[in-house]
Amino acid sequence: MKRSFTELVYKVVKSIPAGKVSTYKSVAKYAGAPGAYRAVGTVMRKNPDIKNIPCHRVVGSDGRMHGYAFGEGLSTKIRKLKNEGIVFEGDKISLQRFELKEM
DNA sequence: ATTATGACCCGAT
DNA sequence: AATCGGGCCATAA
Repeated sequence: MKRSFTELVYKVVKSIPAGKVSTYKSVAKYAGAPGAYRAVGTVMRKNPDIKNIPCHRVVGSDGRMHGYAFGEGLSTKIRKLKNEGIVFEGDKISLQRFELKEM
């Protein structure tokens, strides 16, 4: 496969450990395209293998959920995150506590 | 090549 | 604090 923005994004997302999350914006930055956070969402939606790409660990910059293309959507995403130890405060989570800052 | 779309984000109201 | 509008970027058609 040809090296592409998409591949880089998947690679970054795969590196997010359980119990931690990252934002679309941050992922874009790590993928080398600081301003392509919008595209990151597009890529996530077309996630080819949910088995190896933990796309549920990617949330909005304000710690809020945006979408999830598998299972029952956001419900499934939230369930998975909680299952990994993420704590929800209402409909959002604390990026202060769970956002992955380093790779 | 052009147009439309979306799991985004930020500044202004 | 909540809502609105505009801008951004890679893909799909």
